[in-house]
Amino acid sequence: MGRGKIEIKKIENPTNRQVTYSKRRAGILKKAKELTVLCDAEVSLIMFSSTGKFSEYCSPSTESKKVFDRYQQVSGINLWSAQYEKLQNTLNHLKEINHNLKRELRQWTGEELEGLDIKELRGLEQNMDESMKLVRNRKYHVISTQTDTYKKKLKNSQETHRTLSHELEHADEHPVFGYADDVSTNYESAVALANGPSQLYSFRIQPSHPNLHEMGYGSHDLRLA
Amino acid sequence: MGRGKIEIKKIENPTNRQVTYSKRRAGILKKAKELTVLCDAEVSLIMFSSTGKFSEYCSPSTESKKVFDRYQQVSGINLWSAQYEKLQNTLNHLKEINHNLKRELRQWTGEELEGLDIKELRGLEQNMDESMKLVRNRKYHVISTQTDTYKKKLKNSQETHRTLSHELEHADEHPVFGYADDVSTNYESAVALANGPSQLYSFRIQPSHPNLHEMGYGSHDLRLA
DNA sequence: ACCTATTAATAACT
DNA sequence: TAGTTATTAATAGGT
Repeated sequence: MGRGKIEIKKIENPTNRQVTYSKRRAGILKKAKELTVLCDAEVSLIMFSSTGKFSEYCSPSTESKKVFDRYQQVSGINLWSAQYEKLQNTLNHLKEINHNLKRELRQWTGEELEGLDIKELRGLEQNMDESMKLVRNRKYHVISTQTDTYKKKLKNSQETHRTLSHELEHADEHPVFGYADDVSTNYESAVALANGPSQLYSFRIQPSHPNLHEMGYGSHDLRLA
Repeated sequence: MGRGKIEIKKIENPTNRQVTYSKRRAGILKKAKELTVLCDAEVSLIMFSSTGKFSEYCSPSTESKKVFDRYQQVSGINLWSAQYEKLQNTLNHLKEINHNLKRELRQWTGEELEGLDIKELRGLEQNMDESMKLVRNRKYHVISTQTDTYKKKLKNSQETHRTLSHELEHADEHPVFGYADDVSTNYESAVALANGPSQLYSFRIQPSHPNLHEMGYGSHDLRLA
């Protein structure tokens, strides 16, 4: 259908190739449109020229995506399932791990002991005992560290106080009002901190045994969806 | 291009429509092939007839999937990201939950106490104390239940024994050898079970404090990925 | 499915 | 890239 018959093989002249591509592209697009209208068909046509130029046609009232979905259904080819299934598997795996973690935690909080026999209960009890020791040790360590810190602060304050008092004795006229007062306030609070951990450490978070999802002892918020 | 010119609008006669679809489908497929060969283009053509019949053409050396991927790149339309992203989000969420659960568990097992201050440590300690009580109560409950069971078994055995002994006294000739022995064996083991929980319950699973991932107190395997 | 009159597409040229 | 036209190709309607 032209001034001469042509062989169906790659057109080597790039210019001719491009021209032919443009014309035939228009032709096939027209054909696609006609097909959808005449025959009430659903058509998706995607073309890339050898230079990478992209054209598409998609029957009205759909999108390419939907045609692809349908294509997928009919052809049985999974277009994106490779990635998708992998994710899905990972997800299920994570869910299982999660479930186990939660169950284990519930056992540690004494909420789900029904399924355990004596052997398991004894094991759990002993593990708790060991954990308790670790927690106590840690607590005492933190307390003593903090106490040391306060002692040092106290020492510093005392020294500062002494130095300042000494300076005050030898000072010229016009002492700054309130200056000594400030120092003594610091001094007192430092002493209080060093001597009185009792009220600091007597904090109790939950009146009754807390639910797993609300235990939050302190600022470590472990809210768990 | 036929015996008469036709209007481009839906062919109402279903038979005609189907015939025309077949003919034009062949035509457009041929055009698509010619385009790929002549112009070295990449083409994907998907068609569904009004009756749902599916045809496709895809340029050789590719698959529809690849064309779609390329289409996606060029058009900027994300074909499957909606689903994908949703999954990805769920996944990340689960991972976070998981991470938190693991941390919490490690705190319960005394493995990760460094980040906790005194307030939190005290809270944890008290929670552990409460859990411990729950576990102990449960343990005692299980023990007493089991003891009761053994007592009942013992009672039954005694009764059986008595009945059998009685029958034996009044029996005619030819007593069955070993019969009484069997009974006494059962009797003894029942007594042992009822009186001696000590060796039964002294089971110790791990010699030292167990790692979280290998604690497994008994058959409840909580291996965690 | 096949036939073929007729229209539509397009190759070569401008 | 766009227009022209001779020529081939596609196909509508009939068999």
